[in-house]
Order: sequence, then C-alpha cells, then structure tokens
Amino acid sequence: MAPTSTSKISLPCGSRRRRLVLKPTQQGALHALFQQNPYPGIATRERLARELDIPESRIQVWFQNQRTRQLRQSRLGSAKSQGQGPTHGQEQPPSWTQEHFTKDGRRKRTSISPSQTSILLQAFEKNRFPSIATREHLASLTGLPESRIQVWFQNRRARHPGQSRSGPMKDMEANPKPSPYVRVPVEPGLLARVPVSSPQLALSNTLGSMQGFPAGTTPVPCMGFAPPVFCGGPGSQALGAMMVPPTQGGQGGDNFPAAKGLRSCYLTGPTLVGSLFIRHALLCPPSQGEHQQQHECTGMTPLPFQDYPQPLADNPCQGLKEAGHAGRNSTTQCSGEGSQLVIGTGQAQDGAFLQPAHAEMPGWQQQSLPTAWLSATLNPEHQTSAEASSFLEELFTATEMEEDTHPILSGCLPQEDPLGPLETPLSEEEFHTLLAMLHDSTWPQA
DNA sequence: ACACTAACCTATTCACGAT
DNA sequence: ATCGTGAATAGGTTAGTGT
Repeated sequence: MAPTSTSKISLPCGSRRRRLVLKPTQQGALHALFQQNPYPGIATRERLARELDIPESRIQVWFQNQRTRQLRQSRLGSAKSQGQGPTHGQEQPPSWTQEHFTKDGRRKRTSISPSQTSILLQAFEKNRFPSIATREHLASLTGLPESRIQVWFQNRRARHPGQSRSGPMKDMEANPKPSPYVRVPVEPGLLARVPVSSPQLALSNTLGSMQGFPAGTTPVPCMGFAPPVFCGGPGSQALGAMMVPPTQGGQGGDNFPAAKGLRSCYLTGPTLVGSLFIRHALLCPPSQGEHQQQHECTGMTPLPFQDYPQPLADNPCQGLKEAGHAGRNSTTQCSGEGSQLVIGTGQAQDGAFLQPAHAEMPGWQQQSLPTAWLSATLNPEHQTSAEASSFLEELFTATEMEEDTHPILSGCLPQEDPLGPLETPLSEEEFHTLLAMLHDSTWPQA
C-alpha cells in the first residue's frame, strides 16, 4: 500500500510489526552487554529495556539474532582460517556457548487464565498466524503482553499442528474471506441483521480502505482493526472493539492526528452477552503515566441505538480530536459519518484488563538507576509512549485492513439491504457464526 | 542491486505448576 | 512422577532499511 503523503514512517506490510531502527547508542549498549553475556536473563533484558527504551521482547529478539550472527560468522571464520583460533573482530570467541554464562533467570511463568485462553483459542482457530495488529488487539483483550501472545501462538502451533503447516501464507489461504454481510445479534428490539454496507451501521467486516470513492463523497468509513468480537460459549464474556477512521483525505492515519493518542479500551459495564452495540465510540486519551489502566475507560453504558448523537455536520470526529488532548480520565463518543465505532460487551476478566495493553513498554519514570556505562551512552530524551501512541495509527493504515475492505467499498455493495428489515435476535448458533465471520474478516489475506 | 538485520518462523528442549 | 504448557534456544526465512 502506498504510504500517505504526510507519513515518513514506513508501515508494516500487513502482518509484521514495524521494523525497529536502533540508534547507534542503543546498538552500542547492546553490543557492550552482548560481550559480557550473550544470554541475558529476564532481569537483564528488562533493565536494558528500561534504559534503552526498547521493548523487552525486542531486546530478546536482538540477542537471538545476534547470537545467530555471531555463530554463523565464527563458523565461517573457522572454516576459512582452518582452525587458527577466534576470528578477530568478533565480540565473542567462536566457542562460546550458553553454559559459559550464568543465566540470571527466566521470565516468570505467565499464568493464563481460562478466559484468556478462551480468547486466544478462538483467535487461533481462525488464524494460526495473527498479524501484529491482531496480536496487539489480543493483548488488549486479554491483558497479556503482546510478546506472550506471540509465544503462545508459537507453542500452540507446535503442539497442535493444523491443516496448514507451511506457514502464514498457506494458513491464510485456508481462511477465505467471508461474505461482506454479517448477521448481527442484538438486544431484543434493536437492529438485528446488518449489512456492513449500511451507512447506519458500518460494522467492521473490516473495512477500512478509503479507496474507490469519488471526490466529494463521504463514504462510510469502516475499519476494523482486529477481530471485533471474541466470545466464548454461553455465559462467557463477549468482548470486542472496532474503530472506524474518519474519511478525511482518504486515509485514516496521518490525516487524523488524534489517532496517535488514542487507544481502544473495553467495556466493563453491563454485561450483554450475545449483543453488540453499534455506533458506539469509546476512545481513551493517550496514556500520560506509566500505565493507563483499563478502569479509566469504564463506566460507559451502551445507549439505545436511537440515542446516539447525530453526525456533526462539519466535523463528525471533532470529539475524537478533542479526546486526543483531553485529560486521562475522559472518554469521548463520536458517531455518525466518519465516526469511530466500538463494539463491546462484557466485563473485566480476572482483572486482566487492569494490565496495560503495552505492558512491555519501558517506563523511565519508574526505572532503577541506570548503570554508569549505559547512562553515558544514552540519549537523555526518551519518548516512552511513542510506540504506544502509534498503536491506532498503525492499525488505521495497516495494509491488511485496506485490502480487506476494498471489495466492500469499491462497488460490490448492494443498494439496499437484501436481508430485509429488523428481525428478532439470532439464535446462539447464528450468533457464533457471526462471530466467526466477524473474526475472519479481519485476518490478512494472501 | 545488494548487504545487513529486525521480525518471524519451526523444531526442540527446559522448566514450572497443577494433579 | 506425570502432564500440560510457558519460556528459551538454534537456526532458517522474510522483508524493511541503508548504501
């Protein structure tokens, strides 16, 4: 996908996280520590994460890659020199192995609750290779760090080999795009069947591309950034969220500055199992502290459909922009054309939502004193929330979202709702079918 | 175009917590 | 002790970045 004219930041091509470009100071610090210990434990990695302002998972990956590079080079060197000792210029002798270094401990085993497992399992059933956006969203849903989500999927794939073991692309082929129509179970008396093309209900069958609209028109923007609903069986909590970027400029991300400061959050209000609330925007201001707690976004009670405010004539998303500058305890609703959408039901599960979605992000405010050798090399300025703030920005511009929505927004939309008028709530089976479709609709396509 | 490397993957093993 | 599963490893591949 083409980057927006205002964006200088390359975007992940759908499934991968944005590539981290390490600063020279960060590189130097990592290499320095690698010389001391190529197998840092969790304590060291977390300290590095704080002091270098790099997520711990990225520290871990860097050491993995660095060990591979070193071993490869050392083997190459030894092959060339025919065993004349260590290759010069290497940070470690070619013979270093893990047992030569004292491990300062593994990460404490993460306890994944049944409700969290349920969410992950349902996601796994739909897509064994979730994209970074999906993993981030799952992290938000479960309260687990994204890196733990990733490891969980790795372990799950290894232990439950499915029909496609050839990798992500094959797996995606096994998940064909569902119909653009979804059947939405709602509370009795509310809209039941909803075509995603409905201007009233831009239900995110994903959605999102702003392509294909003639100038001057205001398409119904619709971008789901993750499976909108994960729902277990009867009695379980249905949780989900979607956001719909505004149309301005045709792209959500950079034409929508407030998005940088927004996060999705999840309802902890009345549990409405089996129901979806639509045209409901819930936006959280950017985190201003170390951790934005989920309860800051609570207390919202879904409104009856007709109670939602009408679109603002001039700028339907003014509220969103305001939300980006609002205090940390504020929430904003914005609906109508170009509005954001959150669908959510359910309640906090096992307190998981009290954990920040980006728990891995290091926080300088609470860091221990950096070691001298590190402090000397580090840039004093840190933007702790930079990555977290770009959360929605990435989602808004993710390729997978655009590609998913293209068929919907480029002419295959019916003029009328073929499903007819409102009807009674769906059966449980239908409901789960819907969930599967909604879920499917956001997975990247090959 | 190419080298480098972050991100991601599989396969395998270790290790923790529940039973 | 056994089992299930989270964490970590080696090593390979993919794809973004810089030259």
